[in-house]
Amino acid sequence: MSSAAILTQHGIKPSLTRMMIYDCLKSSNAHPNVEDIYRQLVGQIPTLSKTTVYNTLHLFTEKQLARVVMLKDQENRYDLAGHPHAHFQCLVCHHVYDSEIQENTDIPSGFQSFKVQDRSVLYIGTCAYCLNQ
Amino acid sequence: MSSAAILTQHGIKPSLTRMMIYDCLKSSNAHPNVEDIYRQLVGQIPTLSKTTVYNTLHLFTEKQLARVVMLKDQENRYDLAGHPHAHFQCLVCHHVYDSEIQENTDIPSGFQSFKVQDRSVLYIGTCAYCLNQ
DNA sequence: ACAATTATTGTAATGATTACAAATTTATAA
DNA sequence: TTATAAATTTGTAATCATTACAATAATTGT
Repeated sequence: MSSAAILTQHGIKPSLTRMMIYDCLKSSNAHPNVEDIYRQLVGQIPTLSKTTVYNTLHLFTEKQLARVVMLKDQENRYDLAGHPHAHFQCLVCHHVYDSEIQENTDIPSGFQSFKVQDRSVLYIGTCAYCLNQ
Repeated sequence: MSSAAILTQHGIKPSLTRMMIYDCLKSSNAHPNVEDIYRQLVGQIPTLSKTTVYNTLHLFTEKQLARVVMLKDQENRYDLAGHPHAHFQCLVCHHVYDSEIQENTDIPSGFQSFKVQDRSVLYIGTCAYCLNQ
């Protein structure tokens, strides 16, 4: 499906800027932050403002098209929503790995009566590469 | 066990300030941030500096006595380590709930060869109270 | 007591994010 | 089309948590 159609489907008017930010998220699997996205696009959109990137990502997360990846970082990183996965952050090289999340949707006992809209699972440790250094 | 003994056990010299910050974390189940801790203690330790709170919490997490609770907030919140639990953050009232984590230690397939040192599980949605409003 | 190490403090800098108003673009109606 | 409104994008300035760093104070070992 086209990027425009996906934005429309989420109730977002598909302006060119928004489509390009969406495509940027789609093509990256590196959990880019605002700076990353801005730098990647400013060559093609010379008038791009970082505020626009912030606005757009807020809109995307509000409309559940993207989600914030919470890492042991000081800045927010972004992901396309839809295929929830767990993240592993290596304390040595700081690289972030993805893995399918087991659809073990057991909600912890304390949260049974709550309406769960999203879940974030982060593992922290040392990756295989750094273990062998 | 005394606070002093616990700090010592974690390789932390039990200064008065450190013990009080530890006690503060222990007595609170509200995942306090640096500001919270500072405000709670500055009445008793008038010379307390916020930098000391930062330093101490860094030390605690480095020595695995405390851990950072990652929430959809812009600031770090802290917890005593030891009894890992999942968190639920309500999007409406912003309250944070705890629940025992199921010791379902299945590591996602992609991370089998990694050394996992910590795990953070966060549910996001609407709590029972806000659902009934 | 003295020197060395460690702990604590205060100020200034950093850096991500937000607030907000101006400018631009797009949609709507006369 | 032209005018008017609405939505989008932009730029600057402010906010706020965190960090850097040097100075001070306290503690430890000799």
